Amino acid sequence: MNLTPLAQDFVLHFGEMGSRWGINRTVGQIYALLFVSERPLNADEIAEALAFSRSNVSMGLKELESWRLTRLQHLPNDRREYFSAPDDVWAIFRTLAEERRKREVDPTLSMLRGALLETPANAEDCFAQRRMKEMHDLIELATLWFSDVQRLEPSTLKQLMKLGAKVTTLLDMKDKLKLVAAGKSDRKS
Amino acid sequence: MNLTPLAQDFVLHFGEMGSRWGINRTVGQIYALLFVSERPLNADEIAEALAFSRSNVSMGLKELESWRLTRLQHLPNDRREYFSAPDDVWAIFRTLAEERRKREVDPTLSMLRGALLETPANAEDCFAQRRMKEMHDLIELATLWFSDVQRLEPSTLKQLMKLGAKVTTLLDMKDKLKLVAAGKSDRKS
DNA sequence: CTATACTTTCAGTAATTACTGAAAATTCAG
DNA sequence: CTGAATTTTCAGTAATTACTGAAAGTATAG
Repeated sequence: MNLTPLAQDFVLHFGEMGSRWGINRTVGQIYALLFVSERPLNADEIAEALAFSRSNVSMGLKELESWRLTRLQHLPNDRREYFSAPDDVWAIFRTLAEERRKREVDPTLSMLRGALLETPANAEDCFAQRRMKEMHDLIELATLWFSDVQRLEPSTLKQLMKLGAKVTTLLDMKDKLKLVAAGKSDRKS
Repeated sequence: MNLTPLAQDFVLHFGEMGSRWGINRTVGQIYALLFVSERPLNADEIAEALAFSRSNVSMGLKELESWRLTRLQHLPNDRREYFSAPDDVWAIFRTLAEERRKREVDPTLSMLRGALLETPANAEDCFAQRRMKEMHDLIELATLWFSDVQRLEPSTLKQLMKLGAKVTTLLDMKDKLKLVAAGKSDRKS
């Protein structure tokens, strides 16, 4: 298989981006290729398209599998394994975020919690713990929010995001309604 | 300076995390140290605490400066430069996100836009462009949303995040109000 | 079974990235 | 200016990570 310049650019760019995000270049390129490819590809096709060794592709695919970012399927009368990226970009994004949480955020939170339980040895530790608490609370809030929000339908989510900062007007509205309700019950009592 | 076990753990952990996010271990450790340190530190103190060479610390600090993550100050009667991490964890997070956008997201968006303007060479390209469009739209929406939301007061933001998926009830409320309003104008016309 | 098609593993090597010490550059007090 | 204090640069080296080819492993058609 020969990549068109269009696909070439895309694949190379994601190789670069991958390495900036702690994902190796090869893995980034393989995923980019699967992403823009209409039909599933087997390992040999990937190796040829990207000019990697077969074994490198094998390792890359294993890595992608561990991130739950690929689908594996078989074609009739073909013993080779075929790989593809999920269709839904939102789902891809969600999976990526979930995996990163599991691998990086959760361990960080538990490290922080451990540190906060320690008895501070001196004034410096005391300050350090205060800082760690701030970080812990921020990460925890963000994580809870994310796990909450990612359960929404993509369509609802899109709607919300398009709203952007205007959500605050909704918040204000809520507060006003509450006031009105409070006013009513005031009059009642 | 000698790190307490508490600070030690924190610093080492963030060194590790840094390298998983494409930030080098040294830089991660330096920032972690600044983050939990009550007073600003000079480069020699950092080098001693982390057992790095002075030049390594210099490079690390330069890197952090390029991310706009440090504050630089001078103490009276001391020619050395003292570094610290900003107090507000929300601000730190925001700066990090902004820088990453500038460095990685914006270039990706412009690559995608370029690719979408190309005339597809064949059916494969045509499909690839459709996929790129999906990715482009997702990234663009997320970026716009983020730049919109990050301008909110941290307190408002916190309030919103605590709401989590319950924002949808607000959305529903909005829709109902709209319906009522529509009903009213119906009656008018 | 056995032969073949295919995949994975892994030790060795290549490429990249991180780190250091020495030297150059900068800054500033006197 | 001068020289001491401090920071930066950079060529060389160390450490890490990526990649390969050969060999071993696995699955299946016949």
